[in-house]
Amino acid sequence: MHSSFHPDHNPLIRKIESVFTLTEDERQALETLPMQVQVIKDRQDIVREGDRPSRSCLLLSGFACTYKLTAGGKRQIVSFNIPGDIPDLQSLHLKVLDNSVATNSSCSVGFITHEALRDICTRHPRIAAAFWRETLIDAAIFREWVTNVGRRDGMSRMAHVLCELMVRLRAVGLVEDHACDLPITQGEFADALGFTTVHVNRVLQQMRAEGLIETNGTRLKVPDWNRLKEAGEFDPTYLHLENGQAAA
Amino acid sequence: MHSSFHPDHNPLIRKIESVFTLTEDERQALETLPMQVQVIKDRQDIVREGDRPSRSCLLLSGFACTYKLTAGGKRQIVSFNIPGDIPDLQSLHLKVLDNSVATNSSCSVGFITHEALRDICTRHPRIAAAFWRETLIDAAIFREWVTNVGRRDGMSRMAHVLCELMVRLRAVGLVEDHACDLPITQGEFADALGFTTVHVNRVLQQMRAEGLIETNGTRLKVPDWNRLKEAGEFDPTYLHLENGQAAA
DNA sequence: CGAAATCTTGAGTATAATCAAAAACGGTGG
DNA sequence: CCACCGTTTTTGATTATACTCAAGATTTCG
Repeated sequence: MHSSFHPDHNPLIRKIESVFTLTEDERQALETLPMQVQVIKDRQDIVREGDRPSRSCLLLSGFACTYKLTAGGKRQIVSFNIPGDIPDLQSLHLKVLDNSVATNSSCSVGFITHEALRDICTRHPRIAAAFWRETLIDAAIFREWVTNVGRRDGMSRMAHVLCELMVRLRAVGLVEDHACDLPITQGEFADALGFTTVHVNRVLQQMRAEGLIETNGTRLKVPDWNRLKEAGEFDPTYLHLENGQAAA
Repeated sequence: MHSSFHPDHNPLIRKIESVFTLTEDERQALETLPMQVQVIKDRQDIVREGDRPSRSCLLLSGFACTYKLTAGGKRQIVSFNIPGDIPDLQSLHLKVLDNSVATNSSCSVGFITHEALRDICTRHPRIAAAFWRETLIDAAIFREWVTNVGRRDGMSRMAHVLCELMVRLRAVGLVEDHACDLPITQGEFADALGFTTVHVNRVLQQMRAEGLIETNGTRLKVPDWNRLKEAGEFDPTYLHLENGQAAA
């Protein structure tokens, strides 16, 4: 079951390399990081609020989301996770998980023990810094989401998450021709935006009518990136992408 | 201008010590951490979105808030900062600030250069971990705020932030007799909750009418903690306080 | 004491929620 | 290949929460 995911296909290594060039030692350490790979069906919890995990999960393929439940049973998705993300990396320093992570689509997930993570962090300070940085970008995304949910209306709120997803997916090579696969239901968007499913549906219809997006099943196409960006008041600075990966 | 803030009054050291016991070396390093202390008037920006700071600020006394502005000019406060917080610690690893920090009240702020922070992190891995942990708790607070703004109605949303503030203030010794000083205007609460000032005013009136809170100027008193907690669906787990500081 | 900021009140409106049901879609098995 | 089932999307009618605009009261602070 233990496997060292082929480096060229390990989206984590690619991500770190977009920030700085790894030394041979560092690369070696990352490539041999012990990882238990597992395929998880869609709509399954990977970890749950209240868990005290002893490992973190690297999303290798598929879509997942980080969410919380209110006492009243309402769900709020606080971010979408895409390949290369480690949605519960915070559990390395925070004992109890304060959120759950669930798959949207079928996912391939690599579980890495905290022991292994601590070990690589001790031996390779720059990798530790890269992990820390990843969690800081997560926080930046949460900040932007508070703003999105708190201060934007239907259309811009929806447009904004779509922009964020497009930019992040492009950075990991999952956008082609201004189009990408988004296996996210309208109900899930509703939970991410603080809306109801019905309202998401009506907003999407309006966006299609105005030519901001085109959809075909789970396929999303953006005919005019600048218009969508404007509609969502989208500025990718908060994603802290290097190498101009944020460019249209 | 350089000053090593008296350790007993340095809320950062107290905060770290609530998680683990510092060695003599570590304590020494923290106490001598070079820090430029400055008093800043109320309603002033400490740092601004777009800045590329070479230092971070430790809030020594007073209230501040982290906020973002939308393209439309609306403001969203994404968290309140209280003594012991380092609101822009993320700038240690993220070049460009994606948010601003402003004072609510007059504040005493200690500026610490990134150089000094990097140095102490290299020499004292446990302090590095403690800093990382602080930023992870910030992220947990942002997650909770997304949920609060996205999925709670007027009363519970307001009650929730008040609960959070009370618990965090109690942890740094700023709550006495179920009461504390909150130099935060209704307009600022509005920006934190995604409401208008008018609506905040009406919600607060209802909360006073129901006996959930008592206010007197900037003084907030909570007559029945359990009722407020229930009204806000408040569970302090996400604050990751140790030593039962979250207890009523 | 006076000006500015903050808080409060009222009336009318709008955005999004709720409830309910129908249509379309996706996958499964016969 | 088609019928069937569960899920997701769509539509319609009604309601509610929170916004807008505007003005008056109160507090704060110089």
